[in-house]
Amino acid sequence: MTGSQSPMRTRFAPSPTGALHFGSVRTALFAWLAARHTHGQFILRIEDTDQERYIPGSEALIIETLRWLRLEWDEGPEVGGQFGPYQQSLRTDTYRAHAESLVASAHAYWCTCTPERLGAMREEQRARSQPTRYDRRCLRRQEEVAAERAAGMAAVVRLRMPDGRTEWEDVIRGALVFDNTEIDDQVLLKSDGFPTYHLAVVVDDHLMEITDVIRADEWIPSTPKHLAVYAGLGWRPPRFAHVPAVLSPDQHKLSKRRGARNVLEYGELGYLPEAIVNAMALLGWSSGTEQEVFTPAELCEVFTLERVHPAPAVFDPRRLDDLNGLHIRRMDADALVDALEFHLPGTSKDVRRALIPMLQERITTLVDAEHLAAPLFNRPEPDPNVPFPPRNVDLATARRMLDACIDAVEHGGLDGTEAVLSRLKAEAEAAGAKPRDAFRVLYVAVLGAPSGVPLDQAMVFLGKEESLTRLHAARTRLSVITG
RNA sequence: GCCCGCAUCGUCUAGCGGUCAGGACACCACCCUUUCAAGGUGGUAACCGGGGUUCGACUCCCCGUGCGGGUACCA
Repeated sequence: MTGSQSPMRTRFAPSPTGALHFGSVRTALFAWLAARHTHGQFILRIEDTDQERYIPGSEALIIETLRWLRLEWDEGPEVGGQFGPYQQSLRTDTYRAHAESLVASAHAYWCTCTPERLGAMREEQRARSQPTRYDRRCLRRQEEVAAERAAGMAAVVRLRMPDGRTEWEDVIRGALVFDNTEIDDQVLLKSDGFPTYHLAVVVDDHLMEITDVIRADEWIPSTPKHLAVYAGLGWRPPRFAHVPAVLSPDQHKLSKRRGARNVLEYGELGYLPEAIVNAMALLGWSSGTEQEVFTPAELCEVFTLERVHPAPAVFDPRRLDDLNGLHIRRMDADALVDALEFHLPGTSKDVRRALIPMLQERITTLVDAEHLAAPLFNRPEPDPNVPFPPRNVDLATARRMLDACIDAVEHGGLDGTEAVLSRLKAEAEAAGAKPRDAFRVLYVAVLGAPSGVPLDQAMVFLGKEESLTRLHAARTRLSVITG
């Protein structure tokens, strides 16, 4: 099924500027899926060439996030690989050498213009409704520049953007064309000796033998620069797939600045990694069939970049809720017992196993389990906000239901809950009440709320003694009421 | 300012010249039912606007509008 495509080497190359959010992880997921689909390799590379924006600890955070989601990388930090190192800050000599090679072949040049001059230049261009581009002043005075550099003046290496047009076939968007006169002579090597993204990304992708560059569509306008670097170095460029942005419900692009949530937080909120993967895959991608629920393995099987929709997508958390519930219901009991360990702290495996039949089909997130199971661990206090007797149930019926339940449990026990339930149902009907209403009395009595896990299973879990204690307490509450 | 990208129900999407425009989430109703869920059935809801091309446009082209992005010695 996947044999027709040659193996792809893809990479995810985040900069360590903070935690990963849905947008960035979705890009990583697409790259991972494309590699897995073709039985190729997925590489993780840290793009830490900007010392000013570096945030300590974020590399560890990125690694933890990817591991939690099971997006395992074949090469990269902590796992190594033959093309390392996989942190750009450790590769500065390589970039410098390539920058100098580009200068030597006249595809790039040194520039000593100050930031002040550059700013003034752009301001002027803007005032004249011109595109803002470097005016190539230093290109015309290379001997002076050489002297200035020799004298210790700060200098950068700029790409000499060739004339003509740049075209490429984007895997997701098809033919893309740029007029090179619109493209700036990009700085490739900063005066601090570090490369810019534009140099490092090309050098690394080539040296690491990346076949398909999968990245956010904000990179489309600078792709011509990258293609020019490939050409200048005499390299064959990879394929490009520019994936659309993920938007928040207010239609804005997800970003750290706007408070996009750290993906790891979703784990604490009770979401399963496989549900998150499923939800992210559906943001911008569809299988073309009517299947919507996928395991990660199924996604690897059917995912192709060609089926990624080019429009930006709004992330709807309700969809994630739905998928999370569906994945929880599909889990086998043992897996759920393990997944619940974090959210039902202090419980034994056996206790959690006993809880599964009550919880599995009625929780959306794992944290829901905590709330649903709470009355099974701690006897609920009467809550003034919970009407008792419940609405639509008169006092006489409520008393009658409780008496019947107490009698059934005392004499019949909890071994045959079927019998208990049918007796209670008959009792409700005899009292002229709908079972729907009458049973709420018992739910409030046993669980402290008019709804919750199934009554019979709850009582079995609590045991005969505790069940009777709660039923009697409720009966007493009713006795005090006059009427 | 200049450049680029995108455009189907509220949201995610299918569609690749002729369809009653399909599915999912959410919402509503009903069924099932010991509560709540889950599950089942049904329903409300969309082709941004204007020009072309064509026997025929959601689909192809142009313009506009809207949204997003780029325009750094940030990625």
